[in-house]
Formats: sequence, C-alpha cells, structure tokens
Amino acid sequence: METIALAEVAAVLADPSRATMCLALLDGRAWTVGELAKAAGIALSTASEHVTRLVDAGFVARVKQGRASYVRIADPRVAELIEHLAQHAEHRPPSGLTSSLRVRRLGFARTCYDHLAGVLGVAVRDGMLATGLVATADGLTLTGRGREVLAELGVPVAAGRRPLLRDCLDWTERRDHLAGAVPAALLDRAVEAGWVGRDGHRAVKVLPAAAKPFAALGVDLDALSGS
DNA sequence: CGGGATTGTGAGAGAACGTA
DNA sequence: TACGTTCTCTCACAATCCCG
Repeated sequence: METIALAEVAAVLADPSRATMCLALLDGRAWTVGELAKAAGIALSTASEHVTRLVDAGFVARVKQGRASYVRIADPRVAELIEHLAQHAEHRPPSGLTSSLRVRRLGFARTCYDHLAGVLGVAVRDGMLATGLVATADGLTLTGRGREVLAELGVPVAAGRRPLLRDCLDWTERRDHLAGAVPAALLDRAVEAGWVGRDGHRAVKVLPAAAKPFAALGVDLDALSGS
C-alpha cells in the first residue's frame, strides 16, 4: 500500500511543468496561476489543471482574493520535501557558465521557502549560537538576550502553532541553518529594511545596509564574503 | 464591460498490454 | 520480438464564470 501511495505522490511531482511550478513557489511568495503558467511555459488553462492536481495532492493551497486566485506552498513540510528533492537533482554538476554562476549565488545566500539558507543562513545560526542569542541546552530556544536583539532589529517574535526555531539541513553547506517562525520573520524584516534583496528567483543579494544588523546577530559579512 | 481564472472537449503522444 | 490496440496523460482552444 505504501508503495502505491509513494508512487502517487511522486507522480504529482514527476511532471516537468508541475515541478517547475513547485520550484517557483519555493521562494515563499504567493503566485497567480498566470504567473505560474508563464514560469512553466505552458498555457493558462493547463497551468490551472496542474494547480488543481497539486491542490488535490496537498502540495499547494489556493487562496482566493477578489477575482485573483493565489497559489502558495501548503505548508513548510511540503517546502522541505521539494527542497530535498531539488537537493538531490542539483547534486548533478551544473552545465554552462550561467547555471554555475547561479548555483554559486544560491550557495552563498538564498531562501529556503520563507527563511535564509546557504552560507549566510548557516552563518546566522552559528552567529546567534556564538553570541548567546540562541541556546541548544533544551532544544533550540531563543534566549532573553536573543529576544532583546531581535526586538532592537525590528524582528517580531510571535508565538503561534509554528515553532519559533528549528534546524533545517542546508543542501549546499551540509550543515543546519535556522528555520521556523523567527527566521521567517527575520527574512521578512531583512527584505523590508533593505538589508537583502531578492532577484526574483531564490537567490538573495546581501546589500550594504546588512552589515550592522547581521553583526548584531553575530555574523561578520566581510569575513563571510571574503572566504 | 474587461480581465483573470476555470471548465469542457478533443487532438496528439507515449506507455502499457495482449497476441501472433 | 514485433506489432496492433487500448489507455492515460498533457496540452490548447473556446466557452463560461466571477469579480472589480
């Protein structure tokens, strides 16, 4: 029975158009069906069918807003699943200069669904641990000092159903970066404040304004980009 | 009324299966 | 093994729906 279920789940992602859509959605944003159609290079009606299939399989959720219909990853675990599958696919060496540059950019800083990943993501985890903003004694927890620093940076720490912090294995660094509500809020704040910029895909560009706030998190951006 | 999204339908391609 | 048939899936066009 399990093999049938596995085959069904795999079949949903086995189509190139649906896989392209899922990868696009990994940037954490909500996309319209039209945008997804353009990204996958297929007709709108075909994209709508694919979205229906992804919704039925529980991969994505459709959110109606007025006459527009937005599509987003249904839950962070789905994003992780797709991320891990992408990790497996990207183990193959990139061909061509453009793709190798893209892989290098993704390796330095990118989004993993709704939080930072890559060298930068791992450095944030290391920095927050080294400066005592995060503790590991009782699982991953935010310390009092951590809450203070995040408040100073304007990063909201809201308790909800989602854990504040948890580890997420980074596919380029083979080490953990931070996932959860706090890293998601941190990425939102970083984009909003102009610390980082997004290139429309998953790669994240570190901007000059990032030096100070990231230093407060224990990350030396100069040392990071120089290494 | 215009624009974006969905649904129904049929064509085409490829996989799976049965048979000689 | 080769061939023919059947089935499934993807795709796009056209009609329709829905909302601002």
